[in-house]
Amino acid sequence: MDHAVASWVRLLRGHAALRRLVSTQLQANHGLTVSEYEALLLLEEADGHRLRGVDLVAGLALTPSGVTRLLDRLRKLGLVERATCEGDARVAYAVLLDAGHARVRQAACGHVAAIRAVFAERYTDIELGQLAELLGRLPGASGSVCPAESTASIAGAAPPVPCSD
Amino acid sequence: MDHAVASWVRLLRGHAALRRLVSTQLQANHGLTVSEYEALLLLEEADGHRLRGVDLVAGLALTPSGVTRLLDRLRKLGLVERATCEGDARVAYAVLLDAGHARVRQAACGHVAAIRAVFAERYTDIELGQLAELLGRLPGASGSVCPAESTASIAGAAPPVPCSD
DNA sequence: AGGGTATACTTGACTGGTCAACAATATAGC
DNA sequence: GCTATATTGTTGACCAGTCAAGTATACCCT
Repeated sequence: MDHAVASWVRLLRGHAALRRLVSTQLQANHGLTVSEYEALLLLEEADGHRLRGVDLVAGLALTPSGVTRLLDRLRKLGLVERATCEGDARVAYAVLLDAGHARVRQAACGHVAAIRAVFAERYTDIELGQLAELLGRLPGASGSVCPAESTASIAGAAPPVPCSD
Repeated sequence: MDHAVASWVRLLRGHAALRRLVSTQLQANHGLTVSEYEALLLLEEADGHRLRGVDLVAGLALTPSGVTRLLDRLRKLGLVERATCEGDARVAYAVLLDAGHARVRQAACGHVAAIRAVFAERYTDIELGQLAELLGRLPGASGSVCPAESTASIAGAAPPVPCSD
């Protein structure tokens, strides 16, 4: 029995099912994708309701171009605007507008309720604590992502077997 | 702190990071996406090395059209072929070809090694058992192909090739 | 047998995201 | 100061997957 592989498979399946569920609810009720919602949430929690693109790259699990496109959409929706950083001309702040603030507040309520419902019917409080703790140890699951280190570990793991490649 | 929401967020992040790692390794070494690999694996384990599209829809976490497109790709790669079902003219079997058999055997090796590496450096065996069990309760996480215990068969599948890891 | 519904799969239009290449700015070392 | 390198972000080409709609077959009911 291989619990690592089992965990991986279930993580894949569980993620897909859960995300589809939440995504449908979020899209239907508030016209937001999961990533858009999470971006707004990060912005709301951020100091001055603004973040650099690079912070969103770390906070969401996206690539820089993904974030650029995400912000394009949010800007087109009128939920966010750009601002320059006087200290560093490279950065383009994303600033939460009032409309974005309102939208995320609306969405958060149903979103959190939906998630709680899914989890509450499957786990006890104690199990939820365990689950959160365990998932928090996954790469990138807590704090900022460190792709360099992780890829290195994978790259090192790939060829330990004479797999003809 | 809300453990349900925390779990959800970490599931999102962890899934994204992990999938990217595994996907990179699989793509670089064997030219397969995660879904393609998993489809081949399901086919290899299936009776007669063939499955209906609908079984793949259940076994992978995809929509029917996603599976159609996935099989298009695998067919173009020469790893799989179509077959009709004499009992039911609606179904289009996907049949694993020898090339597909070979490919998935090669890939399984490095794939499993990569996953074990990621998990082994973060969890004890006991924790892995817990994690697998908890994740198994997520919606769709235990979704299976024909037999009820097929997740276990994927998870516990001995690497199809003697894999020295 | 015939009509209605459910199942299995495909197709076209689209979307959210990736990657590679790039431009611009910042930082460090000589 | 001045070049080399790193950081921040954008763009074009592309890709895997979704959704809505459609085709074809199977099943059920009277």
